[in-house]
Amino acid sequence: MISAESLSASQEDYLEAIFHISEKKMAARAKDIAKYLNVKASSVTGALRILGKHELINYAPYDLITLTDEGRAIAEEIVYRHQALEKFLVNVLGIDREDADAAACKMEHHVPKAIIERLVKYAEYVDHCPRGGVSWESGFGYYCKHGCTDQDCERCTGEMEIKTEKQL
Amino acid sequence: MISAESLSASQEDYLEAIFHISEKKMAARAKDIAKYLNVKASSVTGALRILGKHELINYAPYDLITLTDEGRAIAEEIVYRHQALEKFLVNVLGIDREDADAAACKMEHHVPKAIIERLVKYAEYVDHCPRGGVSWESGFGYYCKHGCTDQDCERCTGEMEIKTEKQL
DNA sequence: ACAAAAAGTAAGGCGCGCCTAAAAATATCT
DNA sequence: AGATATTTTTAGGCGCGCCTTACTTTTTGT
Repeated sequence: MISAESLSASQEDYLEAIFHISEKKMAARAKDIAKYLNVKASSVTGALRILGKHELINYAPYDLITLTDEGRAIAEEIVYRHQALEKFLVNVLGIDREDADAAACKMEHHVPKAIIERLVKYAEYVDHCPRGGVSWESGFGYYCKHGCTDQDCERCTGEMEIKTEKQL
Repeated sequence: MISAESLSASQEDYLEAIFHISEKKMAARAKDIAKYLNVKASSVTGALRILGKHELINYAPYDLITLTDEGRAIAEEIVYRHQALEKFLVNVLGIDREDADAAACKMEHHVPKAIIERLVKYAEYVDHCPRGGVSWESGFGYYCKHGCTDQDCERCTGEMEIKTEKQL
């Protein structure tokens, strides 16, 4: 029994790739995985053997590759993280979908579960109650482009910035 | 000339450690760095040689370790990313400072610059114009604990969730 | 000054994850 | 079926980043 925490980032990528490929083709081939991950086919074999050893995939040489129940559960968890991150980046921060996807790929292995959950809550809040939340559409996008245009805003005198102590 | 992008996560950690240690002691010793990064002193030597070769630190065997101007600039960029992330996690998402710091450590090497900048903007917006933004204090924290309590909220019938297509 | 302690360095090893080149298994075509 | 093309696996190598062990340099105490 392997917990999702003990997988390396690379192994998570393989699991995620297998999951996505399996959605469309019933089973994944090594070649597909290699193409999906921009990796050589020979690199895939080793990864598959490890995932097989952990019983996350059904793997036998020259045979079809499928996820075990446990593997699928973990893969879904990973995909969930990716989607949650991407959704947050797009809906809240206003990042382009394409950039958000790329960023999510980089980040997904390194954001603690607790943070993901909080961030889902936040996106949900923004999406659910637009009158209270700040999405890109409801104010933040405008602020991003034009800054604070509220004449009466008492903060506009004392600007706040994040600076390193010794920064010039 | 080395750009900040070409440094490995590990090298960034070393640079960051040297920066923080130098803030308090004028110069860093290998032992301090080892302790700071929970790494053996012998592992430090190799890293220092690489950073020295890239002219990010002034390094000579048995001598004091200081940052070059370029090294300091990059270190400040790294620290900035860490602080920006942490601030966002705390002020916007309401994560405990301690957890936020740990999370920032894990994430800081993997969040694209453009995302960091957007996220700084967002935190700034929330902090700057609390009447418009949603910080932990101004509504989101309450929502997190109690959910949407607006009786008239027309969204509360059609719940939205992030789900994998095949998820049970 | 000189032995003892502390700090730093060198050499060699290990795991991970990728690569290339070549061999083996499988699929396809006539 | 037999030749050919495709896919997969094996074998061996490389870089990174960490480790341990042993050695050298510097600092410290008397």
